[in-house]
Amino acid sequence: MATKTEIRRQELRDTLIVIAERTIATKGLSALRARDLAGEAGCAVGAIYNVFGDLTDLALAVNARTFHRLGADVAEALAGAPEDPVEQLVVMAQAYHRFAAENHLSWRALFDIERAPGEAAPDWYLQEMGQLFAYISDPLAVIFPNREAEELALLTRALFSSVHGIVLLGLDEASAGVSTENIDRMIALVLRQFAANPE
Amino acid sequence: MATKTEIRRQELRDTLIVIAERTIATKGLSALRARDLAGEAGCAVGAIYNVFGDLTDLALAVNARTFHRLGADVAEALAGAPEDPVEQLVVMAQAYHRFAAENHLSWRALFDIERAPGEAAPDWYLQEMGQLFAYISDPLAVIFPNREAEELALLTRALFSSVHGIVLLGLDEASAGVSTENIDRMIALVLRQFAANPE
DNA sequence: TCTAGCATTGAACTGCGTTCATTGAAGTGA
DNA sequence: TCACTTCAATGAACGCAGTTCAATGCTAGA
Repeated sequence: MATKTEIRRQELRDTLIVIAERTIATKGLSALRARDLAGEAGCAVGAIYNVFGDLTDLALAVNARTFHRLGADVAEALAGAPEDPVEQLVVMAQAYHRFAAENHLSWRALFDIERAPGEAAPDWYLQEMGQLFAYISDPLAVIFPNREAEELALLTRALFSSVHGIVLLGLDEASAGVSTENIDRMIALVLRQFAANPE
Repeated sequence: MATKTEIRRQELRDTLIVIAERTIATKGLSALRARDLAGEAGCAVGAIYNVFGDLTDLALAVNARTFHRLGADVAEALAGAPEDPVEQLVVMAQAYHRFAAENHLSWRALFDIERAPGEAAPDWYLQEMGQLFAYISDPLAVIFPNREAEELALLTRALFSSVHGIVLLGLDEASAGVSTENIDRMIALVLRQFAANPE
């Protein structure tokens, strides 16, 4: 029963996501406003709520796409990386940094939507995160062939979090003297030093 | 001219900070509401604006105190730490983790107030941050005696950011299986591995 | 074609931070 | 002590969000 109504709903859904994506990318998550959105989409404010539960749902739909683009960028970087597993980690981390810098507001929106306490992360989030972890885990297993799976999983998560922290605080204080090059240097320093002595 | 008025203003200031501190600690930054605050403090809503420019100013005053407590906790941990510089880093990082876990909402509020783009961080923030960096920098200089000052500064910032990232993402997904012990293990793994091969 | 039912609408509702005309108290000089 | 000036305190009102829902207008099946 793919009726006219359903098609229109789907089109409105897509339109809203595109507009919200542009708004978040250029003005940030906090600039996402129901009335502006309805104005740009040429629909009533109420129509938004026929298609999304609330504005947060819409923002999450945008986040899903952002996260997917991020994953694709990291995968592409990995595909073009050298054989050396340490360099693969560095290249991926710098691709993460590059994505965050070039899509700063969209990237921040990934983490600026607060879930209700206890609520699980959305499925697509866990999915994409798992993919990123897999990219990291493979070279790590080469670097540390003697570690157990559980410890490797912990290392994977720890390294991802470290790079995330370096990029997060680095971009936060981008005006206060932490240049793009220095962020890349910090990433390389931490990863190379980390993998220098695998035992 | 320390008049009655000024004394009352100062008392109201202190009262509001205490109430806001409790609200943020128990319900989070987003639960800070002008009317509730006025109700609890027994003053008019407008009175808040005689004493603070806006609610963000009040939240920043709370953040200053939170950050100070955090710095004191890390300093205390460092004072009780072993001689070994690597262990000093681990102990401090785990104290950071402990503070974040035990003061989760207050700690999150430190990073949840977004500055206008281009605006510099407040003075007390830079001050406390500098103090934390100094705590990290000292053991690092012992571990890496041959590195230049500029590189040590970068390493300091990188390690702080790494630990911050591990704690941030770890506590975020605290419900999703990252236990307190695992966060501590990740911190120790990264720091020990990082410092294992100083050259 | 007609009509029952459902999608769409946007004015209205709620709740927020913030303001400002009004009120009242504090400080001052006679 | 009292009258007067000045400025702090007040809280109703304002503007602006997200969200709702009674009224409206289409859609789809008979």
